[in-house]
Amino acid sequence: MTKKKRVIAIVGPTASGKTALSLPVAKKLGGDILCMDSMQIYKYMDIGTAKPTPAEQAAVPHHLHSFLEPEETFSVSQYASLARQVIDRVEVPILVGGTGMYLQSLSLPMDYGAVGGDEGIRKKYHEIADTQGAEALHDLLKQADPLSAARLHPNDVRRVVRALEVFELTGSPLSAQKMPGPQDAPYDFQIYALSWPRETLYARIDRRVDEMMKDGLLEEVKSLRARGVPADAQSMQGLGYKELLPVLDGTMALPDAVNLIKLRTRHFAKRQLTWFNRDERIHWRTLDRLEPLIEEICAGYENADAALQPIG
RNA sequence: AGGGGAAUGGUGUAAUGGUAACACGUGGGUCUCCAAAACCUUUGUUGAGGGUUCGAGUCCUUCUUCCCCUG
Repeated sequence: MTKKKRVIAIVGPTASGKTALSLPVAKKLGGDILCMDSMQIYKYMDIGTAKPTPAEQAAVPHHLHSFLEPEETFSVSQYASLARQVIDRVEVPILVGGTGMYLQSLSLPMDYGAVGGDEGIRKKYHEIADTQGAEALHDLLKQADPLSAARLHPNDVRRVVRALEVFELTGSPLSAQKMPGPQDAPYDFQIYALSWPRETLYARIDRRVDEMMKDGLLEEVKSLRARGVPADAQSMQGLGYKELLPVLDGTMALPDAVNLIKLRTRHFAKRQLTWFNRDERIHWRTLDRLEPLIEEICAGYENADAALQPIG
């Protein structure tokens, strides 16, 4: 019986200051920072994803940033297996990012990889939805997996397709898979989220988008397109990227695109908050007093040297 | 100054004199392999006064504000 490994996670909505908090914590503990962000994993996407700067990444060991080509697709299960490898190999893992589902894939042992994806099957069902309507697709699911059908709204085509895909691939319904709880987590999680009044957060978002534009986000998007990254690539769905492509094409005015980025980023932040709000393990903190917060997060590790020794 | 036009939720629009609607936004929520994705849901409106009418966003009238044209 070995004690579960301790893992620190610093989460929160976009532009809440996760990076700024994670660096001093990692330095103090001699820890390693793991990217938990579905867009920072891509190469050449630095400005729009608000990646830690090269200097920041040099100051503390960073993992899982910028390892994917922008043309590549990626999935939650791939993330979970890569991240686990790093967590297991590193002394003090510190997960930093705002992708709630990535956190879930690590903190609940959801076996996402158990049933793989099949592009052909997905395409087939999407076509049914397109030609016969979402209701017709949902009716198919009612036959195959009534429990999942009851849980999913007919318009939620994406999840209806996945449920049908799982059924077709395995012959048993998605709803038959057992849902693990937090107690099944493979690690001992210590999760902190950064909290701001809504108005302040939105103002921070607006300011950050303006800064990204000043820092050359449009150039970044331009060079990605010049590399031949297609507009429908997963990476190009990132905020700030999909909105600027029409500007390069001349079909949208730049100020309109910038406003759209701000709007969608606010929507995104709201969804992130909904996700994290229901996770009862999370400790919500403000960034008002940075030092005490760093102390709190590091408490229990004693110091970097102690962290190198087996705990407990 | 004269002439013309327009005023409807936070914004943009709709409504043969007959229950004021739609989109976006705002707020809340969902999440079993695309998650910076996808999806669900809530909220709130006829510029002010008078008149006609069984009944007015709609017709008449006064005022206010805005836009266009002429000077």
